[in-house]
Amino acid sequence: MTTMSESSVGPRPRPTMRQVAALAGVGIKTVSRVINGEPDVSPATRAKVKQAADSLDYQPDLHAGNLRRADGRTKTLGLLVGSVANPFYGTLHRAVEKAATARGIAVFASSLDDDSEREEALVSAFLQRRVDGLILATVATSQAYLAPELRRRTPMVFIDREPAGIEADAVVSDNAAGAALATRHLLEHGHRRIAYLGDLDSIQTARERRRGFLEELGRAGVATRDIPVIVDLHDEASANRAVLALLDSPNPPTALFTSQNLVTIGAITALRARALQNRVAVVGFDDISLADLLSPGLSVVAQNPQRIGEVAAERLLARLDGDQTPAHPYIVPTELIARGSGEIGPHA
Amino acid sequence: MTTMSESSVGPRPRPTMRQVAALAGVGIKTVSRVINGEPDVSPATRAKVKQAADSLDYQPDLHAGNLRRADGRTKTLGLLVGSVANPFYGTLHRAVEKAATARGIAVFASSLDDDSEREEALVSAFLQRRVDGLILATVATSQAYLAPELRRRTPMVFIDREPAGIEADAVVSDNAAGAALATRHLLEHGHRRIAYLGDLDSIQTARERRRGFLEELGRAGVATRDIPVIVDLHDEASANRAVLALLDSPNPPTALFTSQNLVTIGAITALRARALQNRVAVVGFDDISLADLLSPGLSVVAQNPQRIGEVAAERLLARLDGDQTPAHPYIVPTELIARGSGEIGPHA
DNA sequence: ATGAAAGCGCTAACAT
DNA sequence: ATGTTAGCGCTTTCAT
Repeated sequence: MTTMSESSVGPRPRPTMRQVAALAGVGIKTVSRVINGEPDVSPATRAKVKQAADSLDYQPDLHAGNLRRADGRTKTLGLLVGSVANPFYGTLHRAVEKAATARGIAVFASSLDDDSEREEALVSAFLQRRVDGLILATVATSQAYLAPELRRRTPMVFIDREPAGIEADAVVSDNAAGAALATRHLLEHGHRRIAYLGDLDSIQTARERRRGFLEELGRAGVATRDIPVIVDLHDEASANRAVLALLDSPNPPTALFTSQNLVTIGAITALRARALQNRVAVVGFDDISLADLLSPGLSVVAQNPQRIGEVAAERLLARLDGDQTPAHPYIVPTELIARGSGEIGPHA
Repeated sequence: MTTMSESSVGPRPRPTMRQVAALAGVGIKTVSRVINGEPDVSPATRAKVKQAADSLDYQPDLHAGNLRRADGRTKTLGLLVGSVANPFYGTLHRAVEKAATARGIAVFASSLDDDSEREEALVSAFLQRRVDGLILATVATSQAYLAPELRRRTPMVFIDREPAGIEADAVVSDNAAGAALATRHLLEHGHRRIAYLGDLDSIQTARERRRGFLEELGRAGVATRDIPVIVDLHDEASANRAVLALLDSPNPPTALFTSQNLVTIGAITALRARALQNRVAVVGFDDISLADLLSPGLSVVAQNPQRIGEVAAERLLARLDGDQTPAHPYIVPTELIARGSGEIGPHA
């Protein structure tokens, strides 16, 4: 079946250390020493082995080595995020990758897409590949299923949302403080009738943001009695409808605080549909690219996904290096960026 | 050293198949059969083994199994992109991940950041982890270093840019046709003096886009003699400067074709600085989120990163399934999206 | 400075 | 239907 030309140029099987040893005329352990940069090999032998390895295009099998290696490290890390297509997580991923690559660690990334059913399956897929640690933006109501793994001292850092049913490091934005920041900003510009437009109330961070909003109003002595608080908006369309209804109501708000990107965009399109984008103030939670090119520019409370990734990676690597300090949450501050939409005064 | 409480609640080592077998009171091969869903195990034995595995929180070691497994598949794939923080690659990554996950394949993702020095190192890191295949947006001038790996029949699909010095599948946007599309659009709206603003001429796709632009002008019989063609713009600032210079020149263009996102944004800010955003037409290459919320809306030739990812994954999986057809490039079409900026007529 | 032998956790091949 | 043995590619241990 195999033609002659195929057999001569055909696929050579991947060489093993044993074959490199045979070609170099040394024992297999000597090859191992050279590949791993261990001492006690004469320069001449080292050169001979290196040349043999190169000529065979030898690539050591990291996993085979790990089977017997003392530390058992795969130099691999699992990252579980909402979606790798979401720019927030993309930036975070990049930061994690940077820290990992610097230590020769490769990163598996998987998307959860709000599907809590997939969470356990994806974690299990990582674990079967013996990742050295996990960085997780979880979505399931409880992470108790990870308790056995935690007892095995597998480092785990939760991002974006704190874990439930388990004690582990977490790196999160200060959602309540960020929402309060946005609210105070609008209050300072004279607004009293500020509408809150929030994501699904089942999401912990969404609840935190709402809490921050309401508490700040409370601190300012604003009665939250007739403040419109609308939640469970999860996409642009529903946000758009909700804002249109508000604007068309008898006593419309003079300012909006939108607690999430898609909601913010839906709100902006609604304002434009009523030609009110320069009359009603908006502050959004979470930054959006090109926000400064809009008219008016979009004021936001920006999260810092890069910093979240950096801190999460730093924590994970520290745990890998033996850090035994008690697990606790790390809070990454948010920042108000004024670009115009949040600085519009109240119009009766 | 170890206290009593530590030794009782302390970290138990990860259980092996042998320990599951011992606990279940069966041979190790029977556990292997149950874990891998092989037949010829009685329901009673199967249940016994499953319970033992569960009670120990057993996770099979995929890599240990692969060492001996016939197909040697790690169910792992390497994805090398410009940057995982770039939304274009994020979308592409998501599409690849979707196809991979459906087959139980996990995805390693790494960023190149235009650093051709890292390319070989990152590929090597993937190879040492024995990925089943590679999807690569390469940046090095030649991919000849991959020839030995190709001979080993490691499936490889190049994306975004075609490989040099090697024959392998590639999935790319039709850069020249897309640029021609943009150019024709501007011509049809009456423009003759259209400026071209391009990325680094060292980038193959940038050259392709310029070629498409010039060829379309040629087809339309427009003398390219005094058409401003500016290249080697790689960021917003340089693009901004270049466009300002054009606008301030004696005979400014009535339309701009910007060949890349950052260049497009730099051009827009330049137009706004001269209050010309409603007088000078712009078509950008590559879509930008929120482009429709700008004033005027930004017209673009959109690439289809999701489709590129889908096709690349489909090709890779087909190769893994034994597809031996000759390697060739797959072209993913671009699409013109009119949003306003590209439909502005020429103003003397 | 070098290598032989054992074994990591698993699957393949072959018993029974 | 189940178990036993060998061996995957490597590191460890221990000789030399």
